[in-house]
This record gives sequence, C-alpha cells and structure tokens, in this order.
Amino acid sequence: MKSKKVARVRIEDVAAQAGVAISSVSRVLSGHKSVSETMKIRVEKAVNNLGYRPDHLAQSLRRGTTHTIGFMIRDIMNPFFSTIAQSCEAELRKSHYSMILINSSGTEDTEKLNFAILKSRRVDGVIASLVSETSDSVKEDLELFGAPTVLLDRKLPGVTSSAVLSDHALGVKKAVAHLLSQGHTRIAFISGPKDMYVTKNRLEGFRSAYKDADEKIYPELIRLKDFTEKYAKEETLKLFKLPKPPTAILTGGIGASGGTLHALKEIGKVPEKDVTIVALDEWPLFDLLNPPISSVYRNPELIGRYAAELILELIRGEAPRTILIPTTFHNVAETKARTNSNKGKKSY
Amino acid sequence: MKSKKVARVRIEDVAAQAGVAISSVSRVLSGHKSVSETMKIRVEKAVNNLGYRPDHLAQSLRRGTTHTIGFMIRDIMNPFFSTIAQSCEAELRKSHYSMILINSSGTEDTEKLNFAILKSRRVDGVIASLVSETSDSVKEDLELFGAPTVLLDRKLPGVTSSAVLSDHALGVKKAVAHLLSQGHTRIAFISGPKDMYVTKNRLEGFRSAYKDADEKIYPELIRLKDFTEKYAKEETLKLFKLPKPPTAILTGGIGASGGTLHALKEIGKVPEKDVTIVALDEWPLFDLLNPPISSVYRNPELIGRYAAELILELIRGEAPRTILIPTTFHNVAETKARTNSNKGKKSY
DNA sequence: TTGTAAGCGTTATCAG
DNA sequence: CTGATAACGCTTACAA
Repeated sequence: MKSKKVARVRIEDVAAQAGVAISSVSRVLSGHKSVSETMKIRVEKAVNNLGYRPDHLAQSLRRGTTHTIGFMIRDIMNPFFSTIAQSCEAELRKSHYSMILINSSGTEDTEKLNFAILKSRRVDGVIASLVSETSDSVKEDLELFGAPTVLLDRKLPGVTSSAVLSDHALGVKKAVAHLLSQGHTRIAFISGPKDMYVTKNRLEGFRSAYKDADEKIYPELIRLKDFTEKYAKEETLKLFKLPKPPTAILTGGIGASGGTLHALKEIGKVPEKDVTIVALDEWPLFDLLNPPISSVYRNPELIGRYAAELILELIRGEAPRTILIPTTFHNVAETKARTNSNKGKKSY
Repeated sequence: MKSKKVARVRIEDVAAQAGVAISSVSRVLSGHKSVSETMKIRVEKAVNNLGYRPDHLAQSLRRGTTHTIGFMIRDIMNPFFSTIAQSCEAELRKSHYSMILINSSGTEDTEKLNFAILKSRRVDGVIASLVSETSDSVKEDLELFGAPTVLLDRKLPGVTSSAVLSDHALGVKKAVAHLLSQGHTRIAFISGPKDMYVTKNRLEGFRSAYKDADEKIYPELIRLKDFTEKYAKEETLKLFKLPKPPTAILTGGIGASGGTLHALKEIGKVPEKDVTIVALDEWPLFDLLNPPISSVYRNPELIGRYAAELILELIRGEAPRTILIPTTFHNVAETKARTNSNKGKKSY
C-alpha cells in the first residue's frame, strides 16, 4: 500500500500562479528589501492560495545551512537529560531550528559514529553530553567537525567549544558543611570517575567544606569510579561492611542515588534514621520518598535553554563561552516546607 | 569567530582522484550491480583516501527520501515518553534512519504547526503521541501529510495510520479484580478524558472486573477529565471530603499518580495503610516508595521499538496495522519480592 | 525592482 | 560497463 503521492507545490507553481518570476517569489518569502508592495501581495496571495511551504531540503542544499542542531546524549531515559533535551528543543524552535536526537548509549565508539552521521547530515551545530573528557579521539572529532559545538558538563581543554557547566562544588560544599555541622565526620562520597570535571568539581566542594571545618577526610569512604546504579549499589554495600561505616553518604550523579537507596533498602538501613543521604541531582517524586532525602539540585531546564542559546550564538559567529549553572543544597528540613506548596505545576 | 570552513569532499573530488566519471562513483557507492571489479576497487580506494562521505542533503533532494523520521511527543520530560523515544531512536538507527524530535507541548495548535514543519522537512514518516483523538483538524493533518504515520496509544477511526496501542483493560481488570477480592468495593478511578481510547479502554477493564465480581460501581468515585498532576491531586482531595471516601484509588496515567500521592501526603493519609493505591504506569524509583504501591505496568521500550518497526514497514510499502501491547498488574506483595533481585541494570 | 541563469551535491536516464 | 547530462527545488549574482 503505497502512500499517496501528494504532488508537492513548488516555488515554480507559485510563480506561475502569481505571474511573476521564480526569483521574485523567493525574494518575497525571504523578506528581501527590494520588492514592491504590489509584488509582495501578489506573491503572498498565490502562496496562501496554494498553501506553499518552501522545501527545506532544497533551501538547505542551496544555502549550505540546515537549521538543524544535533543533540547527542548518553541516556535520554534519564529524566534529567530528557528535561534538558525538551527545554533545549523548545528554545531552538523559537529560532526555527529543529533538533536531531541521537543517542550515544554511553560509548565512545557510538559517539564517534554519531559525529559522522551528524556531519553527513550537515547539522549547523552539535550539543553533546559526552562520555569521556580525556579521549583524544573525541577531541579530534570535535575539532574537525566543521560546525560549532556545545558541551554539557564537560571541560575539554584546547577545544574551541562553548559549554554549560554546573557549579557542583557550590552545592556540594554547602551540603557537606551542613553535614559536618551536624556532627558527621565520616562522610562517604560515591560518584563517577575522578578524572572528569563533574567529579573533580564535586570533590573540590567536598574538600573545601572539610577544610573550612578543620576536619579530615576519610579516604576509604571515597568511591569514585562509575556513574552507574550498579556501582553505587555495590559500593554502598561495601561501605557498610567496613569496621566503621559512614554516618552520611553523598551519592550521585544521576543513576547512582538509586543504587545507594536500593542498597540501603536491601540491608534494611533507613535513610535519615540510620544514615544521612544527600543525592546529587534529583529524581521525579523524590519528595514522596519516606523519609525524604536531601539533595544537591541543578535546574535541567536552565541547562537546556542555555545550551540552545550558546549554539545559536556560535552559529551567529560569536565567540565561544562557558556558562556556569549554580547548584543548590536542598536540605530535607527545608524541603519539607517547600513540598506542600507548589509542586503542582510540574509534570512530575 | 567564524567556524573554520573545512572544505567538504565531494563526489567530484573522488571521481577526479580515481580518474573516473562522477556517475561511476555514485554507482559503486550505491551498490549498483553493473560495475566492474576494477572500477569498484579504484573508487573505493579514492573514497577511503579522501574520507569521502556522501552529502545526505543532496542525496535526499535527489532521491526524494530523507531517511528521517519525525517523532512528535507531548512531554518528553516524562520518563515514560522519553524511554519510548530512546528505544525508538535506537531501533531506527539500525536501519540508518535519524529522528527529529519535536515537542507539541500538549496543544493542538503546536501539533498542527509541527506537522507543517515535518512536512517541509520532508520526513519519510511520523511517529506521534497526539493530544486529541477527536479533532477533525488533526485527522486532516494526518491524511494530508503525504508520508506514513504511526500513532501511539491513539485510535483515530478512518485514518490510515499504523498504531501501537496498549491493552490497558487487561492490567486494569486484574488490578480491580484483585482489589474487589480484597473486599474493596468503593474504588475510585482518576484519569484523563473519557472520550479517549486510553481512558475508554481502562474503563472497560474497570467495568469488566466489577461485572465479574457482581458488584456495582460508585459513579461518584469516577473522575475522568484530565491527565495532569494538578487534576489528580484536586480530585483526590475532593474524594476524601465525600461522606464515604474510597478505600482504594486507581490513579493515572503518567502525571496523575504523582498528584494523588501528593494529595495523600498533604492530608496525612498513608498509601496501603489508609487507602490502597494502584498507579497506572510506573515511575522511576517507584519501588523505593515506602510503603511501595501497586501499579499497572506497560513496557515503554517495547512501545518505542514497535513504533519504529511499524513506520519502517509503512515506508517499505506494507499495509498499516495495529500492535497491541499487554499491560500487567504489579501487585505490591509480589513486587516486594521482585524489588530486591535485579533492578540493578536499569538506569533508573 | 524584476527576470535570467548558474549553481548546491547527488542520482538516474540515456547513449555509447 | 561507463560517461555525459538533466533533473531534485531552491537562492543569489548578475543583467536588464
């Protein structure tokens, strides 16, 4: 069952109907200055009459620009990332850009392939949440891409991309300072690889709080290797087999907090009662957990919006720059108050 | 700071390097049968040499097909939908299709606009999770789109689209039957508009279970108007102001369960203890809620995969068809057993 | 101000 | 089997 071949209306048809040259139609539609008022109305009439919409493909080929942004992401099932994607698309469409969503499944090989795909599709820019910060191969892909790039939460020295970074240190420091002030000194920290910006930055906040409090960190409580739920769960279990388990745990980013919470459930430890938890990044329905847990929060909608802004800037030829998003410590006690008020409008 | 203009390699360059005609290069690359072995290796050598990749844009314009699918969705921030999007993209890329993600913010006007955008971008097909099932305007958009369409969880009579539907009735019936067997008769049902397939189908399961148990439904406990969290919250609050509040609540789909749970929290009712809750569709970390709650589950990854399959079928010229996805009742008691076993691999 | 015509980078038809 | 060449639908010098 072939789909009906609805004959497309071409610019030629409009020109014929309006009785003018093709180029005149083009000029009217692209808002060229040198067009008479009569020409304008004649063409516009024909356009409306026929319901003409320019073929984006032909325009792109001719203009050399596609009005399309590639959005490359590791894990869109993650609400945090998908919110970024959503707000980014919303922002891009205001400027009549479309977004090609392309998943990297969190592997470098796929990322490499994705760059090739997006290149052959001639996207005007790429916004990417990459796996690695250290791979030279990725750096090369970025450098040779030929179109502007915006990085999410990654710092690649020597690469001329714009970036949206989060000031993780800020929120983490506050969180840890709070924990220390409550008498916690054995604070565990479970998160991703320590050679990444995110982790280094978080660790900075962690250390800084300890330093200010004039306390010393327990290195055996620091577990920085992987962002997965699996890793966080395993490490949490291990931590509780130590002679002296932690009295508080900083757990994250995004996949990890679930891992820690599942581990606690498994061994019957109750958050807040048996051990204080601070999750890095929030999840939907977090406020329904009982007992609720504290978190270090950053606004994904903001990140998406800024990413869109940055890529559009670069496309306009402006210089690359980095935007730093603040993070805030959502303390349980205060959160309780917030919860009952105005979560109503959020879709989760 | 202009981005470096990396001169693209064109088919012309390859032809020159190989010392053959442009058309020969094209033939080799598109696997045309009438090419000599010598020609093939000569061209391939030049291709590798120059790192040539065909311009997708030019190909599309010439071939009249873009290898691109439009994915139109109401709310990608919702983990349920974003998982569908993810698995759909993963499936599409296996067949070398890309996906344009386009948000409809849940309004018909935006949907209309989106159809126009996707049309001018000449996508080879559209997968859409639409707001309305009743609007003639949308039907028209679908009919006139000119490319195949796949609908998610919507039944538009008279429209020649394929569809992925969920067998909501199945899971709901089991859930309600279970509740009735436990002695609940005052079961509330909060969900979206009752003229939609989803709701009608769920209601069918609801009624069927009541009928089988030879019990009668309390119409004042049925609240079917809106999928939002806000609506579910408000209706939940109202239900508990009734002279005889419900002893169990079916709440969903996706946004709604949060609304009900928030409402309960607000008035200090504890799920499972004061009122039994069955959520329609699951959320990440649902199993961490305390007490945990039952749900009617459907697999979003499956839905995404099938959607991709269906659109590719249509593109190949096969006849439209509808796939029905089962839903299952996840009972708390059984869920408890499941929880501790193997949730480890999920990314939430 | 408007029209003519040359591309944009491919594919496909048609000779040779 | 291979090579010219005309499209695909539009934009943009360049002429008029």
